[in-house]
Amino acid sequence: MIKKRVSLKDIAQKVGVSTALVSYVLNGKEKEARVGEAAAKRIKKVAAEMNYQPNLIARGLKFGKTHTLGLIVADISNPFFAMLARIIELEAQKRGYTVLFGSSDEQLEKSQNLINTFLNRQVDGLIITPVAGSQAQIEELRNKGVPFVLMDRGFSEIETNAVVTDNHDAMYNAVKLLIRNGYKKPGIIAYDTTLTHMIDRIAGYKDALKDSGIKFNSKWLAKVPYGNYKEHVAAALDGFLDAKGRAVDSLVFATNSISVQSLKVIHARGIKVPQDLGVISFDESDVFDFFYSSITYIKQNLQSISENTVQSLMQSIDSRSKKYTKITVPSVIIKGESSSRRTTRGL
Amino acid sequence: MIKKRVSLKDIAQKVGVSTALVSYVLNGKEKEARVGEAAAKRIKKVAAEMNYQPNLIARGLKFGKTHTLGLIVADISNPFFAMLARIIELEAQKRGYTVLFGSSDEQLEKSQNLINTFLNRQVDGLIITPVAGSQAQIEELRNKGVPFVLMDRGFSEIETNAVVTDNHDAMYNAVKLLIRNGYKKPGIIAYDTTLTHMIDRIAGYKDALKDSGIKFNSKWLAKVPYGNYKEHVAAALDGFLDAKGRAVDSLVFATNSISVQSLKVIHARGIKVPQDLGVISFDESDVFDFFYSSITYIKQNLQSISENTVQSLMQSIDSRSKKYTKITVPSVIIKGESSSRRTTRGL
DNA sequence: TATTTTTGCTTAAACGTATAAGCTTTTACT
DNA sequence: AGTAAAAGCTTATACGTTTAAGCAAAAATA
Repeated sequence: MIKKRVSLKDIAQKVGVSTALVSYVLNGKEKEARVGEAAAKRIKKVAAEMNYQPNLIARGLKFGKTHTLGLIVADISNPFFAMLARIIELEAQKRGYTVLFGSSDEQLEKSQNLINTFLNRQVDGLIITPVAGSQAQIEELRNKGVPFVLMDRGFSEIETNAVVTDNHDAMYNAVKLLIRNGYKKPGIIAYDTTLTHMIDRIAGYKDALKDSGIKFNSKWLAKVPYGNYKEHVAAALDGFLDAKGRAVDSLVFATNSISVQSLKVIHARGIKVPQDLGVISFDESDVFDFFYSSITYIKQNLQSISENTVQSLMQSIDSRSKKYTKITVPSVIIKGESSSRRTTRGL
Repeated sequence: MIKKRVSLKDIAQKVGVSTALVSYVLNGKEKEARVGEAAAKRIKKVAAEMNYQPNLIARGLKFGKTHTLGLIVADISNPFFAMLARIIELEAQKRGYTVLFGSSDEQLEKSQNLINTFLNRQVDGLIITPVAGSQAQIEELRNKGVPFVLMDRGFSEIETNAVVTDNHDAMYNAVKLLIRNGYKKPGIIAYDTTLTHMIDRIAGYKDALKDSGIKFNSKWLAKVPYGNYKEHVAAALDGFLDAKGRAVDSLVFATNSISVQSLKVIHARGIKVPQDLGVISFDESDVFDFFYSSITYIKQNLQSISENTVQSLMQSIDSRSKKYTKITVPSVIIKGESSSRRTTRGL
């Protein structure tokens, strides 16, 4: 037996007034609506007794505003997105919003399905980590005037709200660090995608080489597909590190998942870090603590990314303006031993 | 400029019929409602042209059913819960449901807030990993007749729907394995909580000792608080492994987070596994691949837990019955070298 | 006392949807 | 031809909420 939730009507009947009066009182509009003191008191008392809770669905219908956000990440089981999701939920809650979520799995169709579902559920706005090739989906949102913010990655072709790490800068500094520490042939393993975060990271890598007077060698760049990336990362490493004359003397990894997988392979192959191979990772991981050499990594500011994303979305929702803002969040490099031939252990 | 979504009314006006007719047609009730062929055709055509999408909020209000679930986990940024969340979302989606989520952070107040918020948003049901001491919250749900399922943990005092791993069995087998492999003094590190999953795991541990004729020594059991557990885990390990005569010769860890943290400490302290200390973990982790000894661990069936949870909730929603079902999901032990003094490397 | 103002409430309409019930007009049957 | 049945639509109502507009009675003003 489901107990019926108490509605304004129930309270109105019990008190013997109209639902309008109850609504005025419970919304604190007693003054504007000139509600009598006695009635107001009785209504409040009865509402409390019956433990009245407003039906937000009905309110949502009335106002065309649900105070709900849709969050579409690539994969919620990826710790990076899970952390973002956690903070976003918190920030949303602070502002009276609740979060619907879904994983696109980097698949166009799933992404579109989630967008449609969320829109049909009348979310007030969307936070999206767009999948490769989803420009049309995003552009449609723009045309419809749906408030949304891209997070973690964006498209260079479309002007949108977006909050991303300063990826070029992050990678530029990482590679510069390697070079400063004496490495001559830094390589990079990245995902094979047109999404801006990858493009920017690769560009940062290349610019760091150029500014250091090192000529980029296409053999230093490995692009692996997102699907079964684990095998491809292993293969890429084998390519870099084959017996006769190593192609690279150091590596930066363009994402968290690539970092962890690469370290696994390096660990299994028994490659000496940083002597035989310098290494810099993207994002933190528990596994770093088990690597015999402390890992240098690029630390994204997840808190700032999430906060700015929610903030930007709120502005978009409130203002309904056509102005788009791109926010770039700085990252820092946490220095370990993995990026320095002259090991600083004991310093 | 937000473009107004097209409603039944818009279609009705364009076609020149009543909204009722449009509704009948678009819901495939042309036969029952005896709608003329010509009109039906025009309505469908216009609906497609205008790209009509039903407003699920309005439907929700009409039917008192939103096809939305609330998912409350302890912490979405914990990989264990993130994995569950991922599968639950998928299973929910298969059934036409969308998921609202939130992290309780093991805090009573947050848990209650999330429950309230979700109920006010008229979710059709809740999936909850209950926090310690939340019996009253859960019981209130029961009294209200809200469909819900507890996941991962439950309460022995309250009869509810619940889907949990067979925790007693899992831990029993793990400890038995240690003993079979020659360990005489198996210890355990667990969280200090009254939640059933911990109680059951500890009971499984004790029963395995008893059935093996080993007398339980209270020094073998360390209960650490959930807050700043990392320090407490380190302290517990120091207690177990102090210089003069080790208190235990092997350890089982009662959760994923305790496992990872313990392995970090063991790794940092340079303790030999499995020679000086046998080890069995709960749940998988990326970090296992970096440990010099392959880790034996209890592998919960996350897929089955999630599927059963959603399934059970659906039944609860559909039947509205007072019957509660408890589902226990078996786990398996993945054997590595960490639990065996006689290392089986090369076998 | 007659009029205006204020007070305290109710009615009605709306959001978008679904559906029972009702109302014409056409078709079928005797 | 006259009635019954079937076809094809519309109207009305509801879900729970909000809020403008309206109405009657009391209080204030002239």
